[in-house]
Parts: sequence; C-alpha cells; structure tokens
Amino acid sequence: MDRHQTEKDDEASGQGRPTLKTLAFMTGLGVTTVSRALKDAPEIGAETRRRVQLVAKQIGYRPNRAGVRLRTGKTNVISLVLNTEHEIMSFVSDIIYGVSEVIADTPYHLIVTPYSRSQDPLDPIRYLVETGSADGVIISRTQPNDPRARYLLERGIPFATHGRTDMGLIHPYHDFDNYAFATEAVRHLAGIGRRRLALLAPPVELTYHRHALNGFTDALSEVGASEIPFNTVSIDHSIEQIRMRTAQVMRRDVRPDGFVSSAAAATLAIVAGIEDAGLKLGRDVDVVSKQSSDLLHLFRRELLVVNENFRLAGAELARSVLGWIGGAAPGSLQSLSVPTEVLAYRRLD
Amino acid sequence: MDRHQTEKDDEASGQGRPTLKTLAFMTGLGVTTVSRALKDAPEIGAETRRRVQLVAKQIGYRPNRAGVRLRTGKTNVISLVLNTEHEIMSFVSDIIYGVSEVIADTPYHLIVTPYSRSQDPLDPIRYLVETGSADGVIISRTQPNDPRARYLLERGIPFATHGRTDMGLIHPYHDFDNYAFATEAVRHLAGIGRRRLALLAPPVELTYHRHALNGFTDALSEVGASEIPFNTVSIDHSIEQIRMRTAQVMRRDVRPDGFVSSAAAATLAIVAGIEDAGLKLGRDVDVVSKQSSDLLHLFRRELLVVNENFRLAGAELARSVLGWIGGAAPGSLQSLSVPTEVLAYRRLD
DNA sequence: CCTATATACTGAAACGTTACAGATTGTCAC
DNA sequence: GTGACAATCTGTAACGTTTCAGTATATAGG
Repeated sequence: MDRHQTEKDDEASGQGRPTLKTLAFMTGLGVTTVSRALKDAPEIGAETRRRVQLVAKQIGYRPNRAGVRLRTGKTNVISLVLNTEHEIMSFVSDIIYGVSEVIADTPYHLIVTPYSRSQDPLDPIRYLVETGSADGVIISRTQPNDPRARYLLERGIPFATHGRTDMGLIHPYHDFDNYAFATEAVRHLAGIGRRRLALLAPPVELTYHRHALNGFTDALSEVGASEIPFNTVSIDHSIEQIRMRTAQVMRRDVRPDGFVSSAAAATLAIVAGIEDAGLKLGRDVDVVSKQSSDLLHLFRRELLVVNENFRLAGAELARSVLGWIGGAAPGSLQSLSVPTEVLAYRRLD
Repeated sequence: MDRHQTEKDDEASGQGRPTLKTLAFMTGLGVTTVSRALKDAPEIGAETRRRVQLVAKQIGYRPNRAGVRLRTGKTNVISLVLNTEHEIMSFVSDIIYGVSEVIADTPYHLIVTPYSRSQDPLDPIRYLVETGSADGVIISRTQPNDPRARYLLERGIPFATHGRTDMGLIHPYHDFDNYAFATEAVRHLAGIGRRRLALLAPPVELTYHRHALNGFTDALSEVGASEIPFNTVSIDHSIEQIRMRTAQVMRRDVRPDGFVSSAAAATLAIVAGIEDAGLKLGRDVDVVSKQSSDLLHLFRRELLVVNENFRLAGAELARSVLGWIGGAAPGSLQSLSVPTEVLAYRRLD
C-alpha cells in the first residue's frame, strides 16, 4: 500500500523554514513533545530529548520569534533609548558595540529607539511599554529624579540606567565615578601648581552633574585651591558657545590656570578658547579631560586625560538588563567604573 | 432582561491592551470588518470605516506586531548591519540617527546587527534572511564584488548599501563621491603650490578605495603633480601605525608636501606623524581631510577639510530601503553625495 | 415575482508557539 | 489480579492578525 500521510504531515515535510511541525514529522513525535524536548523539560525521556535536539541541530531549526512572542509575550528584544540631539559623539557607537558583544550569543536583538529634543523623554518609554516591544530597556542621560526609571519600575519592566538616580529606588545601573574623576583631576592640577580652577560640568539636570561638582568642590577645599565660576556653559552646549565663554573667562584679570572638562569634544572647544585668548596650554593653563577614545593627546600633547570606557559601559548595562530579566535582584546589578589616573603624554623619544 | 454577552465578548471588553477583538466588541462589528476598515479596504462602508477608525484612535489601538508578523511574515524591521571593529568613529551614531529620523513616523523599528572581524561578513546577512528577521537591510563597507549584495539580491530581500558595488547588478545605494573629493583635494593642494602628494586611502577591498585612488591619480596628472607612494597603510590601520608610517615617509629626502586623507581619525595620526618628523603643518606640508563633524579645524587650524554628512547618508539609506519595500524600482533609489569644496580655517579676528 | 449582482459584512482557518488537561503505558505493592 | 502511580507522550486551545470563502441584504433587470 502506498504511504498515506495526512495532508498536514505532507506540508510539514515541505522545504520552507523548519518549524516544530517539521521536527514532529521527522521524529514521529507530537509538536508538544518536540517543544518540550527542546527546552529540556523533565517529563521527556532522555533518549527522546537527545534525538529531538540532534535533529533540530541538523536541520538548523530556529524558533519563530513571532510565534514565541505572540504566545508568550516574550520579545527577546532589548531596547536602547537614545537622545538624537545630545548623544552626538562617538561614544554611542561604543555603547552599542558593548551591548552587542554581550547579547551576541543570546537570542536577544538590539533595537535602537531614538527620541528628539522636542519630545518628552518619557514618550519612547511609554511606547515601548504600551506596545510591549521589549523585554528590557537601557536608558541614558539619567536624572536624579528620573520619571523614566520610576515609570519602568512601576510597570515592572527590567531596565538599566547609564548613570545613577537619586530617588531612593533600587534599580540596575552602570556609572562612571565622576566624583572620583573630578577629585583626581583637581588633585593633579594642584599637584602641578594650579590654584584657580574651573569646571566644565555636565548639564545640571543630569545626575552626574552633582557628582562631578561635588568631587570638584570637595577636592578644591582639600587642596586649598579656588574655583573660577564657569557654570554658564555645560558639555551640552555647542562647541562655539563653549569656545567663546572660555575665551571670555581667560581674558579676565583673575582667570583660571586649570580646567576640568567632563567631555572630550568640549575639551577641544576649551583649548580653542584658551588659544583665542592668546594663552598657551601647558604654560598658562592646564586642562584635565575625560576622553573615550585615545585621541586627545594627539590633539594637544599637553592635555591631561582620564579614560572612560563606553564599550565596557554598554556591556555592563546589557549584562544588568539580562540579569534582571533572568531573575537576579536589581540591587545586585549595579556597577561603578573607577577612572584611570590622570595620564600625561609620554614623549616618544 | 440583563445584558447577556458571550464569554468571548466579555473578555474583549477587558482592560488589557486593545486588540481587534476589543474594537469589534466596541463597534459591534466582526473582527474581519474591523481589520479591513482600519486599512481602508474598499468593500467597507465609508460610514463604518470612519467609525472604526475613530474608535481605534480614541482607545489607542496599535496592531500587535507579533500577530501581524506571524500571519503575514512582515516584520516591520530594518536591520543595520555593522562591523564591530572598524566602524569605530562617531559616524556610526550619525548613520543611526539619520535612519531613525526617517523611520520615526513609520511602523518600522531599527535593529542593529553587529558582526566582528573574525566572522564572515555574510554570516549576519544569512542569519537575517534565514530567520526572516527584517524586511530590509542596510549594509556598509561595500565591496566592488560584494557577496552580501549578491546574496540579498538573489533572495529578493530589499536592501541598500552605503557605498557602491561594481558587479553590473542594480540595487539602491548611497555614496559619497570620493572621486570628486580626491580630485578637489589634489587641485586645492596644487593650487597652493604643493607638488608631491600622498594619499591615505580607504582599505583596498572596499569600493571607494578605487574611487579615491582614481580621483587622486587623475587629478595628479591634470595638475602635473607627482605621487609619493603611501599605500602600506589605509584608514583602517591603527592610529599608531599611520602615525609611524607618516613619520617615516616624512623623514625621507623626497617627502610629500601634501596629504589627502580619507578619514578624520586618520588625519590626527598623519598630523602627529608629521610633527614627529619635526615638520610643521601649513609650512612644510598641507593636509586635506574628510571629516564628519566640525572638529578638525579645532585640532589644527591649518588643516583643510571637506565635510561628509553621515546623518544624511543614514537618512538616504533608510529612504532607499523603505522605497524598495514599498515597490519602487531599485535603480531609482541610488544617490551620490557631492562633497563640499575644500574649506580652510577662517580666522575669527 | 424571480433571478442576478453589487454592497457590506462575517466566521473559520491559519501562521508557530506554549500551557493545560488528558491519554497510554508499564511497574509495583498488596 | 487489582489499584495506584510514575513516566512519557499527545491533542486542543489560545495568543492577534489576515485571508478565504462565504452570507445577508438591497437594488436592478427581465
């Protein structure tokens, strides 16, 4: 008698992308059994389990994301929420690569969810939550009282923040220790004889503004140096604005002989401003700056730098979110990155 | 008599995320009708159509992506495929922002699919196609004979390349006119009296290596200048390698008095190498460089720059992919970005 | 008045997955 | 020999959507 199969089985043997039905047909088992066998359920015989997994590997079975997502609600997506205007500099790519590195051998995909200056930063988060588009979220530009973190915490969506909040709520974060950066920077400047220091801080609304500022002022009083106010600009301002303000302040009678800069791009502007005022870096004034890639020493060898590793930050953030999704306690997924010491240029000769 | 509803209708009125069933219940129509009404199908009465759409807007209905994807195979996803090692510089973020800008008011999401140096560049593409993870793909680091483009073309997956191919196959692309860049650069250098020029080219395997090289050599013979070979390094090499090689070549008897550099980061290295050799930019040698953000003039004001807009590139690439998905002819979705003229620093005073 | 046809709407099935509630064995205690 | 129970497997339904093949009503043609 000819082999008679039901029409359904016929289709399962077809040459499209393999599904559970395909596997069920090939192994002679039911789809349920196959599904359970693939996830090592205990009620499946050891022999069967291995057989199914072998066949699955052989034919390159990959679960259909839409099927899983529809049935379970699990998206296998991590969303990185970015501000389109501010996060201009290269570090965005580094964060992305850091995240990618970590999720590379997981089933997760990375989706980038941007928002523009005009929008409420909460908008993209609301969208993600309401449409259930992601299992986990990474946010940056963290504020002390961050509505996004509060919102996500309320809905129970796993997330991690780049930077800390200060609301008495516990959630995963990764942060660079900007307090330590600022203190180290001031100490170093004091150590080479600088007494009148200015700080180019992060914008006031972000948490690490306070961190940098506190580190700066604490260290000032520790070393007995004085502050030249420089708070009409922040690292969010344009290159031109920072440059102009720097030139202005450098033309005053009582001018800074040292700068602490919280961002590499801003440092270029500070140096330009210094030189606009006819002064010379390393002679009239020194600048300690954070940098995320090793370029500032090429720019002016007199610059003093501290490295911040954004790729590491991305990796840590991804690990935190995955950890939380995996059931770890949010409080155990916090990390702080210690700055390198202040690095001066080494002459090649 | 009390209102009696079926159990199904009861559920549909529930407070979860609204679905077609919810809308069907609220309007008293069938799910099919609602589905069709939302997409302006002709066989739905105008009155009904408006009513459904009104209610849908009121309660904030958004189609479930997993449902659509499972049923239709449409993912509403564009994938940007990036190399984790090379695409270090900031321009990655610009491309991402450009893409985001364009897909912002479409149902599309952007997923970033990275691959590392060790992998076959075809791997991530194969993954995307085999798992049906994206409706469209954007690839960069395009080669004259690009297996990825060929593969995608064979499978009929819409894509766009950043950079052109040279295989006689038609597909959407966006490219910066590197031939024009190189010729302009050479002409400018010749115009200020430079006669012995060196080119820091893109890596040989990429299509725009040839573009830059052809522009360079064509313009050389046009202006009657000569080439100093500098092809042991490319812009893919490390800062240190480029710097060393530059210093070496600048210490020779017959050394370049002009450089054309195809990337901003590499230009920093070239300048450092020049200065390592004890020579001075603007006096002993001039450098024309591409840049994607306005920073090189801050670095050394003597630098001559040409701007390349990566945000625009991202936007164009996204538009191309969406256009192809939307049924436009691939051949009509190609664009070339014309370089600005060579810009010298303007003194502020 | 009956049939054809257009208009407006509808239920069932399917996409691939997992959870639930069985079903079929075989083993063992008594 | 019977009942209990564990071990192993299976069918059905559901997630939300769209497509297919209708059904019901009204309009027009003869």
